[in-house]
Amino acid sequence: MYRVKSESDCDMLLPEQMDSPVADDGSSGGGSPHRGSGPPLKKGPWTSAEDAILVDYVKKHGEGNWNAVQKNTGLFRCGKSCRLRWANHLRPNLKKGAFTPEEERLIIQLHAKMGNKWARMAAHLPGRTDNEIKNYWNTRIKRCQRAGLPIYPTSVCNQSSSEDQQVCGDFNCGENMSNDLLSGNSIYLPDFTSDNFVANPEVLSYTPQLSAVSISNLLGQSFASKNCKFMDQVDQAGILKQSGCVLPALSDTIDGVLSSVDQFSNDSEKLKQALVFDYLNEANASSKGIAPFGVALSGSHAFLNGNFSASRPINGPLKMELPSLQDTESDPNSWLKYTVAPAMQPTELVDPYLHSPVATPSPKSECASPRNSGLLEELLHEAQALRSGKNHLPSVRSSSSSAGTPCETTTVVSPEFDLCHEYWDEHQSSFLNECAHFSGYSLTESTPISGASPDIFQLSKISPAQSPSMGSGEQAVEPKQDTAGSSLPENVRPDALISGNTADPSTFNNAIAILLGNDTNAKCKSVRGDGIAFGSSSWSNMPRASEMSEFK
DNA sequence: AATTATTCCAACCGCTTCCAG
DNA sequence: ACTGGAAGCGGTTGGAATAAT
Repeated sequence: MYRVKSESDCDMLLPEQMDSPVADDGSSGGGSPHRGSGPPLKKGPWTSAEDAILVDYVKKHGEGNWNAVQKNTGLFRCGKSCRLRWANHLRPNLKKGAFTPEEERLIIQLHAKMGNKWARMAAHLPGRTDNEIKNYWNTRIKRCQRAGLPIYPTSVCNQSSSEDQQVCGDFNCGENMSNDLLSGNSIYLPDFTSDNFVANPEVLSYTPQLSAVSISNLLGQSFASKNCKFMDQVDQAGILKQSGCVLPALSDTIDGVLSSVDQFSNDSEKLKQALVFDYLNEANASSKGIAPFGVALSGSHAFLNGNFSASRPINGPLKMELPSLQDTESDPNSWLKYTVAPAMQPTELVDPYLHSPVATPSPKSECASPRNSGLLEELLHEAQALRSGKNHLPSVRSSSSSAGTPCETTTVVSPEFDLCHEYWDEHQSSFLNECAHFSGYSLTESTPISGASPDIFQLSKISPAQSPSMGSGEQAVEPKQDTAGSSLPENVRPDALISGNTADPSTFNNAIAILLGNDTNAKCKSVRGDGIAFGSSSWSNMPRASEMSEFK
């Protein structure tokens, strides 16, 4: 069951202890490795007999000097193991069972403060062990990651956000405008993973006193876990984007915009301000009313560029710099696969619904060597290859003007949209209200009205319900055609269509069709096959890119 | 009912830190 | 200042339980 290390740092049994009744219950461990002539220390699950011995010993001698336990009790356990057993299971006042909502909140808050300092966190949670907390957190991360949801609840992030804002207070921080700062002014997804989400306003009003929360710290640390490998982070980012778009959090729209916009240091400042501040203002102003849909930060930069706490080296661009255009240009093989329209205006940089700039890591990454889970990457590359080969489906290009890069396009398909759908099913009515509320936010105003530059941001507002045929974020086709091949009527803004009637699916479909320049719905359907969404269950059924009609 | 996937969590492992000599 | 042992910490593993198919 459990591994038996050949060379343990635990002490080995003393020969005279070999006959101990607790030496081996045959249930586990106790493998063959020997060091010298001594038998191996027992490993694996503790028996009640062992527990009793250990408890008895500690009662008599107190904690500490764990190596002496073995010597004095005949327990075939190394000191480490004894300490761990005592600390995690035997010591008094241990609280068993699931974490209470209060504890969960505290953990989140503490993690925001401390990162993966489990022991320190445990000190704040009486009766809880670091191991418990760690396991809980890892599970949470895993869950959130899978669902493409944020690790930190809105409230926690908002706290830090406001603090960061105080620090910078201006997006015009030039080169010093750290990702943190940007993120700090960014938006946060609500904690959809929390059972309290929506249902429990208390959670939303929960505002931990995070004195030194840096967004990058928050996200970086959380995502630095091995449970969130780098590429997973990238996926996460993309998924987050999509989720944020599909879910009421509109939010990531802005986030995606921000992260992209940030690349345009010169042209985008105004836009950023317009986008962010307007949005934030609105979000903040309405946060009470729409708290669940509060601004969201997917951690674009923070999370990509944050202070990762993981000690282990992470392959790939862990310390991802801003995916600047320069980088992209200089490296046509940039990992930047997220669709960026040609001759792009800042505002049309990215369709946060379809493409996440957030997941634009180091330019050193290579598109040609997918490091993702494989399936998605393979699909994408195949699609890219096909597309570049046929050159018919235009529009999607890397931010660099260099055509034909192998990383031109990216279709981010979330395997987690079933969850989103579920959420949507539950909350669509409220979202629709909010959608209507948001439909005219500053983006619309700041977005150039041009047939060549449709306000793709607005796409993000399209919910599955609003655009049933679109699925929820599975949209893999490029959002629009390039200028030359644009079928968009001049001065027609799909977002106008969308925002004008957020609750009308047909309107959204029309808008999407306009954006895509063709019958998206049909494509979606053909691609989708039997399902509405490319949910996790549907993902495996997805046709290969070569089988997709749009790539033929 | 069988199989597969997912989640949970106890325990291990290696590294770091602390501290006494 | 250096060294070595003990303790602590965070990351990781893998089996059991549970859920989903």
